[in-house]
Amino acid sequence: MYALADCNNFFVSCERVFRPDLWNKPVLVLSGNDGCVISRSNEAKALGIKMGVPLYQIRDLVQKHQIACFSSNFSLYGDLSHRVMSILMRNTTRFEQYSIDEGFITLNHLPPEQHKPFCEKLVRDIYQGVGIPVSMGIAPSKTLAKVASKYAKKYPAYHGACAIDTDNKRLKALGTFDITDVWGIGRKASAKLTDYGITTALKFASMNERQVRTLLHKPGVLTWRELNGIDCIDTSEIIAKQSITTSRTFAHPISDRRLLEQQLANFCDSCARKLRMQRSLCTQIIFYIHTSYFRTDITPCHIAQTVNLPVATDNTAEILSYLLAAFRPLFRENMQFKKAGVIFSRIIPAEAAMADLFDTRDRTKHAALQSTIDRIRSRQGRQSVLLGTQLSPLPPSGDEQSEPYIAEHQSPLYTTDIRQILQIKI
DNA sequence: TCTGGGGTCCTAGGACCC
DNA sequence: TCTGGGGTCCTAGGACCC
Repeated sequence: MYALADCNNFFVSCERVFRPDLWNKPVLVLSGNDGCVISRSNEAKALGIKMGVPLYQIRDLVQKHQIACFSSNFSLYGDLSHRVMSILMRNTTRFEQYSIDEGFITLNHLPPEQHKPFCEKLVRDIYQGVGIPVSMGIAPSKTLAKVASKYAKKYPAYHGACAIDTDNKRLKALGTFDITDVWGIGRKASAKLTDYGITTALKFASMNERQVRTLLHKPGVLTWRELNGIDCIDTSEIIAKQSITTSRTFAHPISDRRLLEQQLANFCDSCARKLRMQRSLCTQIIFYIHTSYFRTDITPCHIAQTVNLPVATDNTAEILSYLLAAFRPLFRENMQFKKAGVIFSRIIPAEAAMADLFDTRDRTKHAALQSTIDRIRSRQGRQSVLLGTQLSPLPPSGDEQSEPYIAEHQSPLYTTDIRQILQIKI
C-alpha cells in the first residue's frame, strides 16, 4: 500500500507559516516578475481566481478583497519542503519524493487496520513540527492514492487521511471523480474522452484495455490499470537529472547583445553548478532567446541553437565559451527579446568521462580552479566570484532597463537567512 | 503595458544500414 | 520503364506533471 502526502496550497502555506495573521484570508503566490498566479489559498480559490491567471487581469479583485500577494520565494519553499519530506522519510521503509510538495511512502510495515490512524498522526505531526497542512491518500496504486488524497483534502471528516483500500471504496470514489482530475489525464486526453462520453474516472476504468490503447496509447493504459488497482507506475527516483534548465522571462524586453550575454552567462553558471552538484558532465547545450509570444505588434524572433561539446565537461567557463561563440553570429539587433534560457543535456556521470586524444585543455588545472571558486562562493555568497560576462555591462547602453526582473512582494528568507532567524528568536 | 519555470516520457518519422 | 524490405538509432515535438 502507498500513502501519498500532498501539501495543501503549498507555496501559500509556506508564506503563512511566518504570517499567522493571514490564516483564513485570501492569499496568492506569484510567478517570476509577479506575472501569474501559481498558488492560491482556499479563500482565493473561492473568489474564482484560477491557476495561472495573469495578475493584471485580476487587479480589481485583489484590490477589492485585500488579497495578500507574494512574489515566489523558492529558498523558503525548498527549505520547508525538506522538513516535511524528512518527517515522511523517518516514518517509512520506502520513500519517494515526487515533487516539491508531494511524497509517496509505503505502509507495508504496518497491519492494514493501522494505515489510516498512522497517516492521520503523520498529518498532525507535520502540522505541529513544520506548520504545513498536508493531505494523505492511501491506496494500492499511486494514481488511486492521488484520488484518495483529493478526497482527504476536500472533506475535513477524513481528518487529513483517506483510504481507498477495498473495491467498494474504489468504485464509490471513482464514480464521483471527474476524469479531468485524474493524474496522467491532461487536457488533450480528457477532451478526447469527454467526446466519447467518458466523464468520470469510473467510466474510464470500465473501458476495455484495447479501446484505451487505441485512444491514449501506452501512458493511458498505465493510468487505466492504476485506476483498476494495479500498481504499475514507476516513479522511482532518477538520481541524476537527464537535463538541467535555467530560463527566465524578463520584466522588460532586452535588445542589447551584452545584456543578453550576461543573462545567458548567469543561466550557464546556474546549470553548471547543478551539474557539478550531482557529479555529472554534459556533452550538449542548447540556448535560446525569443520575443514575447503574446505580442502581435512586433516582429517575432526565435533564436535557438544546439551545441555539441567536443569533450564532456562541467566547467562553467568552458561551456560558456562554446555558448558565446555560437550565440554571437546568430544574434539579431533591434529585437525585443523577452525570454532566454539555457538547457544542458546529454548528461553523463562524471566517472564515465572519456578522454579525448586531441584535447589540449589542462583539465586538472581548470577543475582545481573551478572547485576553488565553488568553495569561495559557498562561504562568501554566489556573487562573490563571477565570470566577466556575468558582470553588468557598464554604463548601461541606450535605454535598456537595468533591472531585468521584478519581485515586489518577496517575503524575507525566514529560514535560510541568519539575520531573519535571529530576528524571529528575539 | 502587463502572461512562470523545470522536468520526464512517448511516438512518429527521418537517416542510415545491410 | 520497371526501383525492396527490414531493422536500428536518433531527434523533434507533443503531452503530461508539479
